[in-house]
Amino acid sequence: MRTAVLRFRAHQVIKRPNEAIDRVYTLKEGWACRSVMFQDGRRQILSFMLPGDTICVEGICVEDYALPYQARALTDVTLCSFSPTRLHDVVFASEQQREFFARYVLEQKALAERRLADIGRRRAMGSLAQLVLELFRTLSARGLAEGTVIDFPLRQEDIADALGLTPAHVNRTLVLLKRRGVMEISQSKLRVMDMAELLATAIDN
Amino acid sequence: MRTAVLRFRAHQVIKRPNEAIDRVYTLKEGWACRSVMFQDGRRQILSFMLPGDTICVEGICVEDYALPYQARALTDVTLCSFSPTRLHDVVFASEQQREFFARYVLEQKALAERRLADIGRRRAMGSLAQLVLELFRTLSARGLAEGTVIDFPLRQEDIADALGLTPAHVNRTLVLLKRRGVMEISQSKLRVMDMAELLATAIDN
DNA sequence: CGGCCATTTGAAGCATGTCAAATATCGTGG
DNA sequence: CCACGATATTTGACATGCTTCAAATGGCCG
Repeated sequence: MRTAVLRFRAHQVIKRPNEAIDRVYTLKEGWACRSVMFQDGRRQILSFMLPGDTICVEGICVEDYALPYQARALTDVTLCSFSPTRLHDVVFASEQQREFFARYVLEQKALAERRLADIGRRRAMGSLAQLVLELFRTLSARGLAEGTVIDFPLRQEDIADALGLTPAHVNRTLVLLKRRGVMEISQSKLRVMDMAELLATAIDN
Repeated sequence: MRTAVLRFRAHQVIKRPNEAIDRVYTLKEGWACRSVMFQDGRRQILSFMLPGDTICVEGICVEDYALPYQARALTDVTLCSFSPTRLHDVVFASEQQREFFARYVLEQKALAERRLADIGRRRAMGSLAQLVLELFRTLSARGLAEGTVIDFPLRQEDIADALGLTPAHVNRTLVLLKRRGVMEISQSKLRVMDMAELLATAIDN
C-alpha cells in the first residue's frame, strides 16, 4: 500500500496550488502547513499539519480537484506517499472506515472554522492562547506531548501568518504571556507553566 | 424522499450547537447562516447559506456529530427536510453521486478558508469586496442574479459579523463604495455599478 | 401616523501595524 | 570548537485602521 517515504526540507513547497493531486501524503515527522499567498506577498496560513495528519485529503474524495492552497514544510519532514485512487478504495471499502475518514475531514473543517472565529472575533491575546491550546490538545492526543511541554518549531512569523497578525505583535504578546508566568517558548519547545491561566486567557480574550 | 417543507421566520435558530442532527435541510427560499457565539455575545458568522445550499451536511457524512456551530435563518426561509440516514444512502448509492456530494462539501470548505484569508490578511475594503463578489458569483451560478443586481437581505450587522468588523465600520466602507460609484445597497438589493472597479478593489486591498 | 429597527455620522480611544535598529540564536565552514 | 553570517527575536517610536459609544437620521410596517 505505502509506496514510498519522502523527505522535504524546511520551507520547501510540497504541493502547489492547482497542482494535480497525483499523490496523497501522511505526515510522519515534522510540521507542515497549508497556506494561501497574495500577489503582494501577504500570506495566510490555513492550518498547521502535525505528525499523523494527511496532506491533500481532497485527493481521496474527488478526482481532478484544483487545490485552493499550497502545502509547505515548516520543518524538515518525512512523508508517506500514497496513490489517491488506491487510498480512495481503501477508505470506501467498509462503512466503518468511511465514517472514520469522514470524521477526520469534518474535524479539520471545524478546526478551520474555529480559527476563523478566533481571528474575526478575538484579540491577539485570545487567539494566540486558543492556537496554543489547540496544538497542545492535538499533540497530546497523539502522544506527542511531554507533560506540560511540546515541541514547537514555529517561528513567530508563522504564528503571525496563522492568526492574521504581525510578527512584531506576536512577539509582544508572547513576551506578555511569559512575564505573566503563563507559558514560554524557547529552543523550539513550548512550556505551559500555568494551564488554568492559559485556559482563562483563551476564553475571555 | 422529501418528507416535509418547513418554514422559519427571520432570526430564528434552525439548529443549536451540539444538537443532534436528526434532520438535514436544503434551503429552498431565503438566506440563512452558520455562526458561533461567544459567552459575551460576540458573534462570528462562518458562512452564509443561499437557496440551494444544504444545512447540516455533516449529518449525511457521520452519525452522532456534535455540531460545532449554530444554524440560523437570516430572512424568512423555507426548507426541505430530509432524514440524514436516507440521504446518506442516496448519496452513497452511486460513485457519481458520492463524488458530486464530495465536491460540494469541499467547495464549502474552500469557501470558509478563503474567508479566513480575507479576514486575516485583508483590510475591511478588500474583504467586503471579496464577500460581495462571492455572493454574486454563487447567486449567478444558481440563476438568482438579475444582471448586475442581486437580492441582498443582509443587515450591515450581519456583514460585520461575517468579516470580523463593526457595523459602524462596515457602514463607512459601504458609503465609500457608493461614493466611488462601485456598488450600492438599497431596499434589500445590491447593485454593482462598476464590476471592473469592484474586482480591482477586491484584489488589491 | 407612530414606533421600531437599521443606517449614518462624529469624536475620541485603542489595538495593532509599520519601520527600523539592536540583540540574540542557530547552522555552517574553517 | 570557534567565528562568522544569516536568520529570528526583541524593542522602540510613531502611524493608522478599526472600535467604541452616543446621538441623529432614515426607512419600514402595523
